[in-house]
Amino acid sequence: MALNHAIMTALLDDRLSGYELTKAFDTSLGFFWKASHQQIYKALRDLEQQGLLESEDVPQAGKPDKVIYGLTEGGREALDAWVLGDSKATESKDDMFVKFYNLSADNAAHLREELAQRRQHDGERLALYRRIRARHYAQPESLPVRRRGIYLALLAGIRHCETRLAWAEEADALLASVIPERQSASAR
Amino acid sequence: MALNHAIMTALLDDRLSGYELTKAFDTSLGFFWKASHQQIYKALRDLEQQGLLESEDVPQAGKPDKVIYGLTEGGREALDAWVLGDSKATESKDDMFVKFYNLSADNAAHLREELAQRRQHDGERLALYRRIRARHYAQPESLPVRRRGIYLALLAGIRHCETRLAWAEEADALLASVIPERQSASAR
DNA sequence: CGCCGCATGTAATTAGTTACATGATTGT
DNA sequence: ACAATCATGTAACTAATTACATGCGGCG
Repeated sequence: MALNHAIMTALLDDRLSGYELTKAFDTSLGFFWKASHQQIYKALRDLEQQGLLESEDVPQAGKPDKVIYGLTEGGREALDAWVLGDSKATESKDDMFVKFYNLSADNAAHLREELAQRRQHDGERLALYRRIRARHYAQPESLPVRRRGIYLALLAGIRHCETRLAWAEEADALLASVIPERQSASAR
Repeated sequence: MALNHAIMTALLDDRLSGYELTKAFDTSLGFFWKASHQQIYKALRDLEQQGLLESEDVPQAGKPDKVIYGLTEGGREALDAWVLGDSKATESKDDMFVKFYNLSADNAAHLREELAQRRQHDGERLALYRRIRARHYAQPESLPVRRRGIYLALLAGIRHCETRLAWAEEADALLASVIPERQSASAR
């Protein structure tokens, strides 16, 4: 299960609570691995029980107390070993593309709307990643080794968004040409 | 569950057996949705029970008999309705990128190998999709509407592979620069 | 004779989603 | 008063993976 390893990866240089991890999985790491808070809290308990993580209660004033987790020596070793193992290439699943296989005059307008949502989403992601890049990864050559790996992942995310956005323009044009001519603009 | 709808989509113009569907999910449709034969056979039984598919036993000589499935009227309607609904954007999961977050001099050579495997895989995919495109989607403007949707999906697959391959070159160069200088080539 | 392709499944387990729950504090 | 953010969970369910099973025909 890679979720466990994604969590350990997020804990490489910070000690974080489940809540903080959940937010991390919504942003940076989240492009490559999604997880709900329910999954994360459970994984944290499992990992602690296996001795790969250790926890510490942090009482807080004005906020609920939290439990922060950090890697143990065993955790670091397990993570290192995992990286050296083989990984199967989890192919992606995307129902929007399946929907495209069903294109017709009746659903073209709807697909165009879904596509517009995706464009918006990808555009926001791209802007975010470009900001992160400008701030923290401007000169990749002068980064410490591990940060260079993160830079490469970030770069993959950027390229991916760019490609999707470019494709979406082509797709939009083709969809527009399929929508019946009545009042093709603003079809609910 | 989109698997059910992916299966129905594959049955839009052909009546197929579970085995044939499994192969289809390994090639064309498979870029957007992966499924094992166990999943597919189960889904087929479920869909038939719901009245969305109908089956027919086909005895064969020299081969085991098979059961082919086709869409019912209800199945077509259900599929049409599904396309018009909203779909959440199933974010992708890829442990190779998680591994990149763990880059070090110790694992750079290994990651480079994994990357090479991916490159090979993506290269084969790309060649396959380009062949399909050249054979069946050379002039997208003159295709019937539904085929244009499939063309767009295919195009997304092509662009995606191209992007990954281009990224992989950059990544490979950076990884190479991280591998310790002893005998950096062909480190097992 | 043993392996590969065809064809279809069962069973057990793991992973992930959805719905619901609690309770404090800060902002409108 | 009401919603939002912080913080952590349980329970029920659906989806996916992994392991195992069966049997025929053709190929080397």
